[in-house]
Amino acid sequence: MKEDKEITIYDLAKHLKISAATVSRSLKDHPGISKSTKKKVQEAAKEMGYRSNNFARNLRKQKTNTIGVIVPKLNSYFVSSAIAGMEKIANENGYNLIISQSLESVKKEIANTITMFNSRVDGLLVSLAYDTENMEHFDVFFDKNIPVVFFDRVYEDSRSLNVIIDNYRNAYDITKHLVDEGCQRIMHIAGNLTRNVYAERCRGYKDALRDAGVEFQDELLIVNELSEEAGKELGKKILQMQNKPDAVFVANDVCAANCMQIIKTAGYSIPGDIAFAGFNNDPISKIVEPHLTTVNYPCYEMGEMAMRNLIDHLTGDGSISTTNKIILRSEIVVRASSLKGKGNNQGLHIA
Amino acid sequence: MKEDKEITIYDLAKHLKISAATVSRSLKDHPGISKSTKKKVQEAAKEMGYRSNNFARNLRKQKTNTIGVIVPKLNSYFVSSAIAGMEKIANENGYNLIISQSLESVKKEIANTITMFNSRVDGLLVSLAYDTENMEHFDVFFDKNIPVVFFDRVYEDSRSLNVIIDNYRNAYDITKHLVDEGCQRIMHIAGNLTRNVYAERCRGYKDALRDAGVEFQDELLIVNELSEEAGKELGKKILQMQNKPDAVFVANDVCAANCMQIIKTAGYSIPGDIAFAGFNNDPISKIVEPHLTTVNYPCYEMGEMAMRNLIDHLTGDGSISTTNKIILRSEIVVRASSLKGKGNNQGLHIA
DNA sequence: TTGAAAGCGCTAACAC
DNA sequence: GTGTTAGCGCTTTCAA
Repeated sequence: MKEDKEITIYDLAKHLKISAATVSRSLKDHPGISKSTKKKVQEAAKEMGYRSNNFARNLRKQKTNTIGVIVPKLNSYFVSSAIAGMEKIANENGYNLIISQSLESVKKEIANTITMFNSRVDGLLVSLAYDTENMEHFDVFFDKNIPVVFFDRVYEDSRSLNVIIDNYRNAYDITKHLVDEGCQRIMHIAGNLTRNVYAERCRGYKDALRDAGVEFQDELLIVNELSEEAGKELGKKILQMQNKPDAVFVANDVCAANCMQIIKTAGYSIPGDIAFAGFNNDPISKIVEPHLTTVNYPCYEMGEMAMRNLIDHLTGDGSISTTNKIILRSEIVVRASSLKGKGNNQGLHIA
Repeated sequence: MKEDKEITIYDLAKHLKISAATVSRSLKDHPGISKSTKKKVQEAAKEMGYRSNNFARNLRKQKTNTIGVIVPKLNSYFVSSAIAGMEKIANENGYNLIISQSLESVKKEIANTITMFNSRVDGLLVSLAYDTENMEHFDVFFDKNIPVVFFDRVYEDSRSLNVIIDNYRNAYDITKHLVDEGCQRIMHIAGNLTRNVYAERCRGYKDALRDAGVEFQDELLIVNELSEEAGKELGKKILQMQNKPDAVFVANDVCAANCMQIIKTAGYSIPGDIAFAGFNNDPISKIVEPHLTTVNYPCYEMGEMAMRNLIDHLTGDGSISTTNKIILRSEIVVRASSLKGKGNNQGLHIA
């Protein structure tokens, strides 16, 4: 029970008058050590307050049991949910998580990548920063065959696994839904179009318009940061438009909800004057009034899935080289913000 | 540029025909190594693709440059914001973060504590699980003088630093504000009362009532999980009360907002029939209608502050034994949900 | 079934 | 300014 100085396997060995090797093997439940010796060692370990030293172990084994996670920003509904899912799986499998945020800057993302690399993570889970355009900083991982799994904001690369949802399909469905509700001037608010998620959503939006015979208009496509503030700005901008849209499809709920507030405060009715749709199914979407039509994004499950696959790969149960892309089920959730009352909701799930 | 085998300082040493010690010192920018040697080493390191090995370093230095963080649940506005603040400071100071969640269960909290201990974290940051009542699992840290900083949900102990807000004062102010608005039957929804945060808020509520000459009534105090679902349950419960409250002060915004929805949907006016107040200044509080009166909780700053103090302690710049408690500024934010229109807002900040 | 010994990569006390 | 040397605590051949 003494806790003053760190107990090592040598202390145990000396105490029990056996070798350190035997202690090590007993502790690991190595076959080929007699039951009685194992028991003796394990008891002594407990009694003397022995704690295994991970560094010595890692140094020796060249393996860390640690997974690195790099996200754009920790404090968002999507990211915190995804990380919660990851932590659960990692924890269940005896892996530690080291987490860092790029704060949406490539520069910091690169720095974090290096830190992770030096920390010798066994694998890496990444959702890219807003402005990352070049992937060279992951090459060191690929070169060393350290598995990298991208989720949500991904990079198409044969050397890594991507875990995503069908952004294109969901955006297509939402846009089609708005058209079906009678909207013709549908605005789309996207994030940086070099990021897959926003590019795909935008493509879905455009294709749905095309298929519905609605002409795409450049002035109805806006790119912003999708933040609270951006939502408010957007609201003001819409109020200033002489030829207002009759629907707004925003690539995330936070931005949509904040925009709605401005529009409502100015006296416009939603969805009467302008219908709204968002993306993510953030809790905020069920609080804002009218409740926001959105896409139910399985954040937590995505975190679980990404981590599970990474660990399976690490333990040899699966291979990232065989699976290259995992697409999670997600679907649109129609709520009042987009229902113009034509009773025409195409059998979609109403929540 | 070769990435096949790990380059060590010995490889560099051999390549440059100097000793490993000199390489090590050059890399650390040790004073007492000639500029030219340093430069030579650093260039060679870059060229040969050298990466420092943290395990060897940690093993040698008996220090990990890693901080452990244990939180109840990663996916909440408060926690994710706090962690974002922590990560920022840790990152700036060259520390890694390993994060785990107790999922509100002591049992998992204890397991996580052990993992952190075995991972030899330099320090620990903890916000306690919902049902933690016994602190023995932190004794190993105290015994080894590994600093533990509690934040938000804390444990009063002379051996650790607590970073908190003045929950009592804020709750007192909110309750007084409700009384000033003319409310007399003020309900309070608390979390587990063995947790300091909820106990203090409850105490503030009771004292404010007492000071205002309003009698405390047991039936108006409810303890629940403060979740979305709990908010909805609460709403239903209130609807069933024959003698309804004229105000509801909930210990968190998520629960409050969800409760409000139910109440509103049933046709009651807020704040006309029932005023509402929450706690945290969650983004949801500015979206729900009417906007929710709440307490502006500096989540991000709390994370920064907790981490900064822990690191200062680690580097000897400050001492946890001298500072035992840090109370961050927080204040109530009055919004429409509690303004009964008596124009009596006591000079409080209106947002 | 166990032990001896080497070494993972790095740092720091001590030399010179 | 730089080199020598001895570990940090553990795992794992190889040998017995």
